[in-house]
Amino acid sequence: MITEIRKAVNQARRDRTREKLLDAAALVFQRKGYHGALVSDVVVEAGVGQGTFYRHFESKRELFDALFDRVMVQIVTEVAGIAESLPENIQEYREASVRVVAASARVLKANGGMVQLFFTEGPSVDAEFRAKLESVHQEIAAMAAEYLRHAMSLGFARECHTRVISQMLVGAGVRLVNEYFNGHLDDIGIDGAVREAVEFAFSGFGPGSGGPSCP
Amino acid sequence: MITEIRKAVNQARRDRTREKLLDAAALVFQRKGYHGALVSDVVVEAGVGQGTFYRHFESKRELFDALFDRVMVQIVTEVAGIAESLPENIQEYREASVRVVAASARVLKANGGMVQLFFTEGPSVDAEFRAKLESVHQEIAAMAAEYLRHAMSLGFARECHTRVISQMLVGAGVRLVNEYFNGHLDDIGIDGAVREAVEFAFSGFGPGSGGPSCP
Amino acid sequence: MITEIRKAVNQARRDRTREKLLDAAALVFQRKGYHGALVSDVVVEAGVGQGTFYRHFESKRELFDALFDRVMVQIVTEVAGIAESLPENIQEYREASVRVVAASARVLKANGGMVQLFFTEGPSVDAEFRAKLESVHQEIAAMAAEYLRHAMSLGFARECHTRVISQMLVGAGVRLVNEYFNGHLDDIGIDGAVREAVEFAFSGFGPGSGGPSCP
Amino acid sequence: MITEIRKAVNQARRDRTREKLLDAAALVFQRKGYHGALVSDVVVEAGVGQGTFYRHFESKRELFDALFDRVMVQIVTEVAGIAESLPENIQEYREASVRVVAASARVLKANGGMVQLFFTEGPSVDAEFRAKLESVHQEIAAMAAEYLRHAMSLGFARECHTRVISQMLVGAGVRLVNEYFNGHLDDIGIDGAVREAVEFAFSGFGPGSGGPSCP
DNA sequence: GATGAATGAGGCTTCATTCAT
DNA sequence: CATGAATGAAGCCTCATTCAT
Repeated sequence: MITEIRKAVNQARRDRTREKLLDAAALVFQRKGYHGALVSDVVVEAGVGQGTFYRHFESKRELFDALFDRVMVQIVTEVAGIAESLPENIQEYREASVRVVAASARVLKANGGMVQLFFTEGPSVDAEFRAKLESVHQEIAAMAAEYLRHAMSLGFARECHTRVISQMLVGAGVRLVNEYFNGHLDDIGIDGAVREAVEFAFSGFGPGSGGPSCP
Repeated sequence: MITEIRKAVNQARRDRTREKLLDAAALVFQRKGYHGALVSDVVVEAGVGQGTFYRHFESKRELFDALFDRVMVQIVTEVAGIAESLPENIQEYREASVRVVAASARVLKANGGMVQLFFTEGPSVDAEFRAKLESVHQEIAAMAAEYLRHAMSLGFARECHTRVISQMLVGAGVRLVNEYFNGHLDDIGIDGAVREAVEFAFSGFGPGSGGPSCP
Repeated sequence: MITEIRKAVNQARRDRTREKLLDAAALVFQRKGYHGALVSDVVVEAGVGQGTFYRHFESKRELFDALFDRVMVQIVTEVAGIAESLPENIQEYREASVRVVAASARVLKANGGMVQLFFTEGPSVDAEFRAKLESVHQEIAAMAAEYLRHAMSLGFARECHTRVISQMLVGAGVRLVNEYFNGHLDDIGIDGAVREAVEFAFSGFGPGSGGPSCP
Repeated sequence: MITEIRKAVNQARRDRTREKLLDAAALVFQRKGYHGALVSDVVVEAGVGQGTFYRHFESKRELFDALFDRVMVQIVTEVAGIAESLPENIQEYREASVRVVAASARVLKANGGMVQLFFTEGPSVDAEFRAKLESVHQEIAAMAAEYLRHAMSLGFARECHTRVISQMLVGAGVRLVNEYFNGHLDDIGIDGAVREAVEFAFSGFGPGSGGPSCP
């Protein structure tokens, strides 16, 4: 009985230490990058002993993975919460898209440092992590493709090569998030930028012939 | 007199060695990434002594810079050679855009490994290189913005926020190059992909004029 | 509580390792000189790992400094312990000088290898160490000058240029210590040499009073 | 015939290069010390190619030796030129000693940088050079001893342990030269210092009983 | 003979990881 | 379990010397 409680308390302390290490890692990796960050930096930042680190993580590499997983879970959870059923009218459909994209952008901005970290440092970690990152890319592209197909089935999108277009959407989105995070879009603001982006996605930059403006 | 010849011969030898090192570096960096690549790997690949390396480059970091510069000069030269005067008719304008973009894409594909290298490894090298890379990004975006403004002035593009759109174009383009390089677009081919991309850029994915949305 | 003990134990371990390194350094520096000594020699001699060295000293240079300090403290402590109040009669004064000098010489002899080391290798280490060494020289000279002035005030020394004479005394002393350490004075012995030296210091080598020069 | 002239010209050129290298070495060794001086520093200073160095000297070590020999020859020649027959009267004997010593000191001062170099860097070069240096010391000491014995035979010096005293004289002299070179004796001047030194050597610092001041 | 490019053995130092307490 | 001292395998870089021209 008492042993049970003891166990739980110990587990809680363990978990807290692990969290401290992850928090410290987030800071240190952002400050110095994956290769520049030392395990010793992390433990100092976390305020634990060097040996303690290896009771929680097998290696620096695993720590990076663990951090990635934590951030991903966080972001996916938050984005999943945004869900909004898209209406059946193309104009409202556009507006709803704007809202969903803007909300997602806000989530990314909130986790901006981490997102930036994984996108800049991740590819240089090793082939495995590169693959992990690429699969995230592909998953998002798949979601975009799915969304496109859905729009097409409703007549809100023209027939197009969804694989190419979805990749472009992802690339454009990632780039915008990056620009936004770097403060280059502060003047127009998140909503303005998203509105422009969605407009572009639906209509391109061509002059259009009536397009959305048709009565 | 004889000294002149001697000097020239020496310089030629030096240059040859330097080229060997740069070629070797290109290979090794692609194989192992910036952080994984050892100076010793490079010299072995180049078939020169370890000390020779340091007669040509101060450090691995400087080598990376030199390689980047060499590749940049190469690519810029090639892309600059593509120049094609865009016609005054919107349909031909589109077609010309397709040709220019496809040709550029081919150049990038030809230097694909290096481009990939700099975009994946570059950001993790250090703040300085990150800035260098970012400035390349911004220059390309500036070119895209210029192109957009030109199109707008001819009535081939609608009024739009060129800063946002140009960044999106760059992001979309980079992503496509990456996909293409990874073989994910082999089925559609470079020309097909570029045609889709340009189509998307001009018209978006929304239903075109006369489409189902405007009865 | 337990942490206190832990800390003390750790510190003790650290200190022991540091001492091992210093002892090893003393040996190795004497065997191979400063420039010839390798950090790897020291760690092998100390029986610790290469990395351990750098947990205790920043570099070979710092190790040399630390060793110097340790030896200096040792010598200064021992010499300080010799103190003997010099009597008021010139003959006894001379005898007392002999005893003090001989005792000091014995201390130096005991640390002979180290003294020799610092005097032969020190000047070639760098400007900073050279300055350190020079200041030791000057301090000893200052002590000698002080001693001279004291003697003068008692009428045991003639009026003389204390700065010049004290420097000469130091130079003569250093040279004798060196000779002694090299075994060139073994026949006469430390006491004999010191007696000669003190005699010379008080009276020079000229013919004494009543000598042939004053009829 | 012509071949003879050609040979002589070549030899002259060779010799000039060798001298340039030795001059450069003198500068560089003084600036950076033996261990800090690079062969490349020397050749740059001499304005010749790296390979040229090895046509004149087998190694950096041999260069140091050659430099030492050149300086030694120079100094010995100059000092030998000072010769002055010491008179038969003790007072004049003292004065003559002062003149000889002062002249020698001037020669040393003139070659001060080199003397300093060999005394500070020499001992750390290797055992062989250390021995060379020590033998110079011993030779000077032997000269001093010889001088002492000569004085004793004339009744100008008391019976004393010439080996100990001569070593002391050498040590005191070296120290004074060093002090002088470092500018610490500029106020009293070379002649003043030598006069004090000789006075001390003859009479010590003791009060003396009449000594030189006897009427 | 003079040159300077090339060499490579070796030294210093770092830092992820292990281990004794 | 937590700790931090110790480890040692690598890596980077230097520089006296060699060698091709």
